[in-house]
Amino acid sequence: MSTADRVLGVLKLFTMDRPQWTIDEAAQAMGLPVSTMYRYFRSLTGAGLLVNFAAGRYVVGPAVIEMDRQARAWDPLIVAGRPVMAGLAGHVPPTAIIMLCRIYRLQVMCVDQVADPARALPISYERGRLMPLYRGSASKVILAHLRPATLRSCFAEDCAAIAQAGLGEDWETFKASLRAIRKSGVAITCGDIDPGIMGISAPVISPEGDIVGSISIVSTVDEADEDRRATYVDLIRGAGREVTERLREIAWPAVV
Amino acid sequence: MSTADRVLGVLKLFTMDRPQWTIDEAAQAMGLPVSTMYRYFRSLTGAGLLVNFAAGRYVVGPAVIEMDRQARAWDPLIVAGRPVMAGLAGHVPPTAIIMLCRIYRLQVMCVDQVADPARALPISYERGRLMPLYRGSASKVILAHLRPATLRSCFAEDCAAIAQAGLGEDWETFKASLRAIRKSGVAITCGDIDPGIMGISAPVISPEGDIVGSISIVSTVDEADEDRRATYVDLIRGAGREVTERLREIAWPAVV
DNA sequence: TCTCCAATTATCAGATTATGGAAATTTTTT
DNA sequence: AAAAAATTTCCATAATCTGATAATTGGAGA
Repeated sequence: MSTADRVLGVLKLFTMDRPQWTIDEAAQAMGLPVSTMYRYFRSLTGAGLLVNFAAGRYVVGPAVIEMDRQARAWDPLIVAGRPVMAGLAGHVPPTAIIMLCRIYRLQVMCVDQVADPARALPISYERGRLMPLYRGSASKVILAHLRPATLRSCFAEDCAAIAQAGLGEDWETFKASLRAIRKSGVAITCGDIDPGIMGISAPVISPEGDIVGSISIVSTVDEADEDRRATYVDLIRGAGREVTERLREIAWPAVV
Repeated sequence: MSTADRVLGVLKLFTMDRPQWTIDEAAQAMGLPVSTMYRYFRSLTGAGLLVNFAAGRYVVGPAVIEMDRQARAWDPLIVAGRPVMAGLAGHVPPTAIIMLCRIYRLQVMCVDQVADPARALPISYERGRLMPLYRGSASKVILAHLRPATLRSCFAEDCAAIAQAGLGEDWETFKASLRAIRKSGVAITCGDIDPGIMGISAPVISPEGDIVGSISIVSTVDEADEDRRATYVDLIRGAGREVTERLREIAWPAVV
């Protein structure tokens, strides 16, 4: 592990559970002397990734917000998804939420949402939150499109979590449930993340043919009767295809 | 300049004007050999700050979105501002925007906004964008509360920009315009950033007594007649005081 | 205003490890 | 299949990172 990795590793200390650190605490947590940690913090603060907001307490800094603007403006998946999400929003009730997720280190992250802040459902799956691959429709549809080799190692690692998620007790039933998702083109879950909340998700595929993310409609179970559910399925299937198509055009722009 | 600073300096290459880089381009831009740059990119990619989205092209990565969630959830200014902004939103027309800004390296960054996405004015001052200290009411009210020593060096550096912003051709008139802002407790500008758009801003002061940011109401010039303008001024003055007060309570929480 | 205490920075010798040119390997293109 | 490009590996050298300690700074309290 290089110096650069250690410095960047300091950033990983800052989690939702523990969002602020002193230099002494960080030094202790990483098993490094405080003098070294002071140096690391000086570099990170100089880059704006951390700020000393009060009395030696540090939190993530403005550079993060600045870079996030770039992600919103230029991340290929977010850019490809934006117009599709806006289009979807016109076809669902104002309580529903349109969500765009991406795979990241065998987890799934929400990278964009479209919702009426005044009327939309309060859900816990907010932008930037990571979910396991086995929880929620946005995750499950991604899982279903992973490469077989990846799936095998996932099953070997997390068969307990997979079983608990209702994806099958053994390899064969696991494969079968994923095949069913692939075949239908969507994943549907109810209450996987928030109680009474339902998700319907379609895959987004990269130009190379790899799964990169998913697009979802989130609504209450009550609100979505048979008919409406069928409409949502059609809508989201089309949306997934459209984002996949747009991604193909965006992925290799004639930049610079 | 240390290794850590150089690695973090790579992130500064990624701007809105030039959001994607290849490793060769970055090596050339920083005057480093490609083998070194490959190492740097590996560290940054490993930390999730960059991603290789296609064919050697890198953009800012998911770790940025994850850390941004932390900023939204835990940054003291944003946390202090949130309820006040939500309260304000109920007292202004749906086209208006409530904005929270902070000072960052003698520039001003928008760190939060409350607006009805369907009806609000389209403005260019979005979250994460940096503004000069001399442009827009959010900036000017911050400028007015900087320490005298800082102001002197600002004037020495940027007297041309200051004059162009209508803040005074010489040091005395500059001081006088800032004193006027301090005295009234708000800064008001029209068309400083977007044409036909008006901003009214009040300062947010840290518990130590330093200016840390500002809170603003953004509306069209046409919409804000004399009466409404006076109402906005009162509202935003109160909001600034309230955020300042909340910041005092948040700044030293009994964490851990 | 002065003193004291904690927080932060500077120092410095030693050694880890970062560097960078080039070669080897892998991947992509023709 | 060959050629080109991209990426990784290699390795000797020297740069610079490390970490214990000392010096300094900045406040809080007397």
